Amino acid sequence: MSHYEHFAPYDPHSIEPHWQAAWQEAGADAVRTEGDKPYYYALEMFPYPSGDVHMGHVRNYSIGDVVSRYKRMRGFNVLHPIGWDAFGMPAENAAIKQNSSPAAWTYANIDRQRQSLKRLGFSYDWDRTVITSDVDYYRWGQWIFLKLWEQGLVERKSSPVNWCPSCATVLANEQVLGDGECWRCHSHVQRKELEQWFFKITNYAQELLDDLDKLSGWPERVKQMQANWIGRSTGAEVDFTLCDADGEPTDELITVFTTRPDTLFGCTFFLLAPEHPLVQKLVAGTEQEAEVAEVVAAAASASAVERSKGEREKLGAFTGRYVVNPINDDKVPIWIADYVLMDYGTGAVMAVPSGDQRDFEFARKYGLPIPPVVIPEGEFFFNSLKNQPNRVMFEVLWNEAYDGPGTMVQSGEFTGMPGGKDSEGSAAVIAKLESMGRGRPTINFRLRDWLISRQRYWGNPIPAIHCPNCGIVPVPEADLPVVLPMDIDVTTGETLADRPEFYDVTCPQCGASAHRETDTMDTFTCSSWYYLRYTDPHNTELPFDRAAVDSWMPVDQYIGGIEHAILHLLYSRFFTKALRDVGLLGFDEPFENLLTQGMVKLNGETMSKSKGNVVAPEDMIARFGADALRVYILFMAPPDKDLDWLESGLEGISRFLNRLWRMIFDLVGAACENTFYEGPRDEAAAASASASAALTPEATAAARTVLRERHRVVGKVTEDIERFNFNTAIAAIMELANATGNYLRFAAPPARLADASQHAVDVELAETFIALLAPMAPHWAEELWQNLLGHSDSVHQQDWPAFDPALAAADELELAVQVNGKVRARITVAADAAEDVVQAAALAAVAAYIEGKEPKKLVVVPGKLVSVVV
RNA sequence: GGGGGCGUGGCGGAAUUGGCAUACGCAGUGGACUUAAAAUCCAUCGCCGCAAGGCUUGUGAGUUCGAGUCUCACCGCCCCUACCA
Repeated sequence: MSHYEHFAPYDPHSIEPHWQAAWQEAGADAVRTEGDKPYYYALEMFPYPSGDVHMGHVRNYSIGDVVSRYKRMRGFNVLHPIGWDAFGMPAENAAIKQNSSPAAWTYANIDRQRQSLKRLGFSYDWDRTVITSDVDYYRWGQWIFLKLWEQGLVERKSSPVNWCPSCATVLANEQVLGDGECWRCHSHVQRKELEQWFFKITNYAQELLDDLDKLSGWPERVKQMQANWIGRSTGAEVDFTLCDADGEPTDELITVFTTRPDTLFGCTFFLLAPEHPLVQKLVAGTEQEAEVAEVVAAAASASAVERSKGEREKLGAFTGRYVVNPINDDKVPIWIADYVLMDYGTGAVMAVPSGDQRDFEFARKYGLPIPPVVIPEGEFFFNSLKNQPNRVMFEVLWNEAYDGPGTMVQSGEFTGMPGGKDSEGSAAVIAKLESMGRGRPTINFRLRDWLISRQRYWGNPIPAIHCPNCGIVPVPEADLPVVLPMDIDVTTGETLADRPEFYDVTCPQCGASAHRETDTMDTFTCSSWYYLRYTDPHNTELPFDRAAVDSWMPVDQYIGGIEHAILHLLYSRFFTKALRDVGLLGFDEPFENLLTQGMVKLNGETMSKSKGNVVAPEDMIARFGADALRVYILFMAPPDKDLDWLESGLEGISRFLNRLWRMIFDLVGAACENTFYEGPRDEAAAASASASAALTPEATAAARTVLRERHRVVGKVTEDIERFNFNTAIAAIMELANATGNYLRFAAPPARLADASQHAVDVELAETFIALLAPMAPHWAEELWQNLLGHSDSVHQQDWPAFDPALAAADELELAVQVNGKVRARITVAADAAEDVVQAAALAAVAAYIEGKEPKKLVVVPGKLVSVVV
């Protein structure tokens, strides 16, 4: 039964809290696993509790909520969980600032964010909440660490790493921005040689690259970014022989990586990175020592900071020593150069100035020879070299290196072969080197192992023990969890390394007194598997049950920001593959479909506290209600595009919900203050009007139109939601509202409501609006569904409205008639009119433009237009 | 330097496979209702033009009966990435 005796205005502030409480009471959003409904896993990237919920969250979670509610109405059992990525630096910084503790700050923020998310009416199964700083969660992170260790995927090694002086911790490569800045605090990152913990993600480099092809539901852009980051290059390792101080070959080899073995004959010098360990040995006590040291020092100080500043002049120095080129026994000088990177390839490079722009510039600067070895087709000037196996020309006449495909010249037995990347010539040179035992084909990746240790307190402790006898030993599984002490006082700079009661332990293998690892794990390790825990969040025996995880995973739709294109998404793909190999799960990729939503900006700028241009969701809810906010943020732009906040747009949506609310009251006859028709304004008058009054012809026509529109719009909205075009889905609902407004103006209530068959259509229209908007404006829809229409069950458990394309089809169509490409007339024909009828009608309509000329061509596009050419 | 994307009214944006460009909304303008305002409703709303008509999807060409959409060149903007050998 309807709760509404009379019209009541739309009041989001009373209905939203009401339904939120009612849904919670009824457990409406708990995941259901019963029945034979197919499973659907809708997931949004979980928030970091760094403050209040912001508009970016509202957008992310509104999209996810529409997807989940829609899929539920389409007959799926939907898993739609939420949690918090709770460990990390900002909590420590905030605690220091507020003289509090990271835990207190974090959990207070989580409470506030949880309230905000509830006020927005998102349909999360709150019982499955995962908070990464809860020991029930992070203990399984430690357990997984041990499993990866057993699998040979954990390594402690010394290497040059990124050190952020401001955060006082090391960072993974992925967490250093392009300009050498820390991803969190934007300080300049320093390079340091340190012993650290790594996950061997490089073991999966090839699979991570190959499987991108399986991800047809991912944006091309994200896949491209990952492919670039993994950075696979095919080429060869080539062994050069080091000469002693007198220039005589020794037994020592220096290996380089090259993608262009075909240019090996053009190698006229050899380069080492300034940090290369050999450099000091080569120059110690020589006359070159001072100059080399100068370049090394310059490179070290410039490294991270200056690298970003455009084209930097290359800097180098001769070491005084030589190597022998294995392909032609040339003796070439060893230089150091600041553009050679220690952590790519081998830190040593064969320089081919005619084929590499950097080498070219270096050679020009230091007067080194630049013999051409691969020349482009049609270069007349070099034709004389085409059959020249020996070197006759030392200087190219280009102003830059040529690195494209071409013909090999001055290259001994290979002269005349096609050269270039992965060319026949390259293969031939590699084969020759291989037969001499001086080279081999190789694949090189840019991807580095993932540095996961952090010298910070607020993180998941690494479960390892340093024993003076046994070396590094894992904490036994039975001793887990290694509990993070909650009473560390970060305001005094205290860390785990200051707590003997934390690190003084006995070795689990030999019983000697030993030292527990005090580093914690990168927070990205926590976010690399939280989506797996959601499938079985209360498991106390395992991180998740294999059957549970396999039944829900992979995630059907993942939604989050593009900023995680590499970091989080690559790490999660790695975790999935590694855990598959541990035997914990049975799939290769975690996220089947990915939607990267755009940012919410204000006047073209990102909203941020420091800029003071933040529009707070809570304020908008207070003024317009959560439903209006949700619909607005879906309406203003397609989800993957950036969106510029405009308050007048939100007012517009608020008006639309109001207008549709009133219209639905009109449709079901509950309105007393109707604004859509000029009929009697009270029920007594309506009742006294003739019950047998018939609908006018205009009203009948309008009724037919609106019913047709109803079927068209349901089809359109369904298709648009499937494609995440929420903005056009809402526009289509608005079109139906406009058509309904028209209809209501013609069809005044006494006649309309007295007509039982028409009244049924009116109710169907009302139900259609409510169902179509239910995923986006859930409270608005529920109030109308239950309290106006009098249903006793939830709108969110209804089936998605059906539509019949046949009923959407008009019986008459208007076609445009073009003459020579210009629209000159419009004709109305029956929808099923034969083509010759249409042609005749079209020619008659544009007779004036043809003026007796014979039409050369006549194209009829069914349902669209007729094109006449004269 | 490399990779990806984009360019449509005053604004956000639409146009599914090459088929009536500017849907839907915002802002604006005029009107009704009101003592008045708000709210609501009606009308109008790409540009030039009194009009007839002409022009219009960054610019220029091309393919086509037909191009916002496809091809080529150019201009402009955004994002990612970067001495990766």
